[in-house]
Amino acid sequence: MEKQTITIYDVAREANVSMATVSRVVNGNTNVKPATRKKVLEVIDRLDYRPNAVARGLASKKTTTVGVIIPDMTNMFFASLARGIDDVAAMYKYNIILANSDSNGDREVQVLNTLLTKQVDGIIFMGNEITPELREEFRRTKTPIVLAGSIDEENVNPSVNIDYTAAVQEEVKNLIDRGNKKIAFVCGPLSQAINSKYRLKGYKEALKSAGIPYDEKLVFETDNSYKSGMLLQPALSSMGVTAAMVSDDELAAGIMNGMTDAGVKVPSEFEVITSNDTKIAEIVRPKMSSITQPLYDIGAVAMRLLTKLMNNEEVNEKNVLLPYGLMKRDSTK
Amino acid sequence: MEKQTITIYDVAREANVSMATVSRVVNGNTNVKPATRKKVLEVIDRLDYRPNAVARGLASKKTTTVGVIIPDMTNMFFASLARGIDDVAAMYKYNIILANSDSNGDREVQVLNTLLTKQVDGIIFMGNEITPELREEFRRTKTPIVLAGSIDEENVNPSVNIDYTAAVQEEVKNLIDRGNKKIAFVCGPLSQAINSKYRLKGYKEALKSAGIPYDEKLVFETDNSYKSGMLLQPALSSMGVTAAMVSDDELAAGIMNGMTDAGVKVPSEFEVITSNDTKIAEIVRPKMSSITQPLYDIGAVAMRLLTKLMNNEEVNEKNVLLPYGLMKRDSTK
DNA sequence: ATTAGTTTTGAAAACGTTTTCAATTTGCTA
DNA sequence: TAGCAAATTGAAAACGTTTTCAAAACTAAT
Repeated sequence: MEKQTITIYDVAREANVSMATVSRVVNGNTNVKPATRKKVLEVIDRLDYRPNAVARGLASKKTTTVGVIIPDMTNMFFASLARGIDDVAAMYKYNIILANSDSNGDREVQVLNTLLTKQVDGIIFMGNEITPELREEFRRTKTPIVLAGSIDEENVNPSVNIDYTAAVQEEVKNLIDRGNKKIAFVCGPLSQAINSKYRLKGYKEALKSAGIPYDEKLVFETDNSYKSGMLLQPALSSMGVTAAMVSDDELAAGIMNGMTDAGVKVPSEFEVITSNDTKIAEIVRPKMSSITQPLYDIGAVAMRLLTKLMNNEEVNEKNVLLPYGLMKRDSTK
Repeated sequence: MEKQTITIYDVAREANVSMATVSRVVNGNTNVKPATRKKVLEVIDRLDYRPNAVARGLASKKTTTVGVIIPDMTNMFFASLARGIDDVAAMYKYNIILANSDSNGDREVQVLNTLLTKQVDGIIFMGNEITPELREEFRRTKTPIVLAGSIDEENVNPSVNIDYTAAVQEEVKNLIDRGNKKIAFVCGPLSQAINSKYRLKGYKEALKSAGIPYDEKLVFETDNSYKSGMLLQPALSSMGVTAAMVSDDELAAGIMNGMTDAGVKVPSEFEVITSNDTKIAEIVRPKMSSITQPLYDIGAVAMRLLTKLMNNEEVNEKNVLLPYGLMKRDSTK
C-alpha cells in the first residue's frame, strides 16, 4: 500500500524499449519511429506514468521554475506585476516560486540564496533598494536576473520600468500650470533610488522650469502606507500646500481621505495625483488622477525578457522603458 | 570559464572525510564529532559550497516546496490569504510555487498536475468550485491538500474557513432589525457552494426567522467584479431594495459607488455590508461595514495544518472554522 | 546482394544528494 | 588492559531522469 511510483524504467520494460527511447517520446524528440512512439504512448497512458520533474531537473540542469522576489504580494502594485509575470511564465511552461521580502535587505539575500539553491532557471526581482550585499549576490550568480518595476541605480541588471522622471515632471508641470504654487512631493523611502533619483528629479525639474524655488520642506518621506497618508493632513494643510504628487496609490488614498475627513475639498481645495493606477485609484472617491503604468505588462515584459536570457538569446535592449500615460480623474481640477 | 559547481564530493575530498559525513554536517545531524564538524564547516565556507536542492529532493523525496493554487493573486482577498500562507511556509522553511488558475476548472487540473510532477510536498488550494475532474485528481494523489478560504461541499479535504452561514445570517438579521424589508443578496457564481449552500443559507435563515418571505428576485448572481457592482444600481433601485448583503469587497465597492454616483445616499437610503474586510473596505468612502475574516490567519492556519499533514502528525480537527466578526463602519446605519 | 548513408535504438554514465549498513574508533568499566 | 557498548565514520546503493556514443536496423542506389 506504499507509494508505488511508476518510473520511466517501468514504461521501458512494458513497452520493450530502452529508457532512452521513452525519454525521447516524453520529450517530443522527433527521432523515434512512429510505431515505437505509439507503443510507448500507450504504455504511458496505461500505467499513468508521470515524469518526475525533480529527477529531470537534476539530469538536465533545468527546472522550468523561476524565482520571483516581491516586497509584498498584498500590495496591488506588485501583485499586478506578479500577475503579468505568472501569466507569461505559464505561457512558456515555467512555474514561479514567489517569495515575499518585505523589502528587507537581509531577507532578500536569504531568499535569493534559497532560490539559487533550488536551481531556479532565472529570477525576477522587485524591490527598490538594492543593498551592496544583495548587489554582490546578483553579481556572483550566473543565473539571469531581471528587475521589474524596480530601479537599480547602478543599472547592471536588465530591467523593465517606465520613465518615472518624465512622468512626474509632466504631472507636476500640469499642477503648476493650473496655478498651484505649493506642491508637495510625497513618496516612499528616499533611500530608494526610484524616489530620490528619479521621481524627485522630475519634481525638481518641473519646478525649475516654472521658476519655482525648490523647498525641501515640501518633500514628505513616508513608508507608502495608507495610514501614513491619513496622518499627513495637518502637516500639509498647515503649510498651505494645495496639491500633492504622490508615489503610491494606497498612500495617496490615505492623503485624500485624510483631507476629505478634515473637511478639505478634493480637488477644489487640494489636488492629488498618484503614480501607479492600481484598482484603488478607480475605487476611491473622488477617483484619483494618476500616472498610468502598464503594470501587468511590466511584469509580462520582464518575464518575457527573462525567458530570452534563460535561452541565451540575444536581447537588444536590456533596460526597457514602457510607455506611461496620464489619467485625468476626479482628484485634480 | 564554465559554471564550475562545487559539489558535496569536492567538500568531502578537501576535508578528508566521506560524502556521508559532509551530508551529516550540512543537515545538522548530531552524530558527528565536533572536531570533524568544524573541519567540514571550514571547507564548506572556504569553497563556498551550496547544496543542490534538486539533487537533495531526488534523494530524499522531499522538496520543501508547496504548491499554492490561487484564483487570482490580484484579488485582495486571496492575496491576503496567500501572504499568510507564505509567511508560515517561510517559517517552516518551505517555499511556495504560486499558480493563478482564474478559477478555471481545466486550468486547475492542469496546474495541480504540474505541481505534483514537480514533487511538491503539499498543496494549498483556493477556489470555490471543485469540478468532478479536479476532485478526482485530489483523490488520486497521496500529496496532502488543504483548502484555504474555500468550500468543498463534499468536505473530504482538510480546510480552513469561517462560518459563512452564521456570519451572513447575523448581518442580515441586523439589517432586518434596522427596518430593512427588501434586502438584496449579491454574490458571485451560484455554482460555488460557498455562495449557494452557505451564504445564501444564512440569508434565507435570517429572513425566515423574521418572517420575511424569500424572494428569488432579490438574489443577484455576479462575477464578483467591481464593474458588475457598478452596473447593479438601476436594478437594485427599481426594485425598491434598501440594503445589500454582498459577498465580495470589490463587488460591494462597485455597488456602493454605483449608488452614490446615482445620487442614492449610503447608508441613509441604502445600506451595504460586505464580506471580506480587505483593505478596500477601509479605503472606500463611506467605509464599508463588513463581516471580518482573519484573512491572513486563514492562510497561515491552512499552511500550518499542511505542515502537520506533510509531517504525518495527527490533526484533530480537519475542517477548521476560525472566528469571524462584524465590523460596523459607515455603510450601515 | 552489397554498400553507403540514414534513422532508430540502447547501454551506461552522468546529475548531486541522502541513506543504509557495516566497519571502525572511542570511551568506560571492571 | 581486556572487553563491550556507544559514537563516529565511510562505501556504495539508491533516487528517476537526460544524454552521449556507438551499435543496429533500415533505405536506396548500384
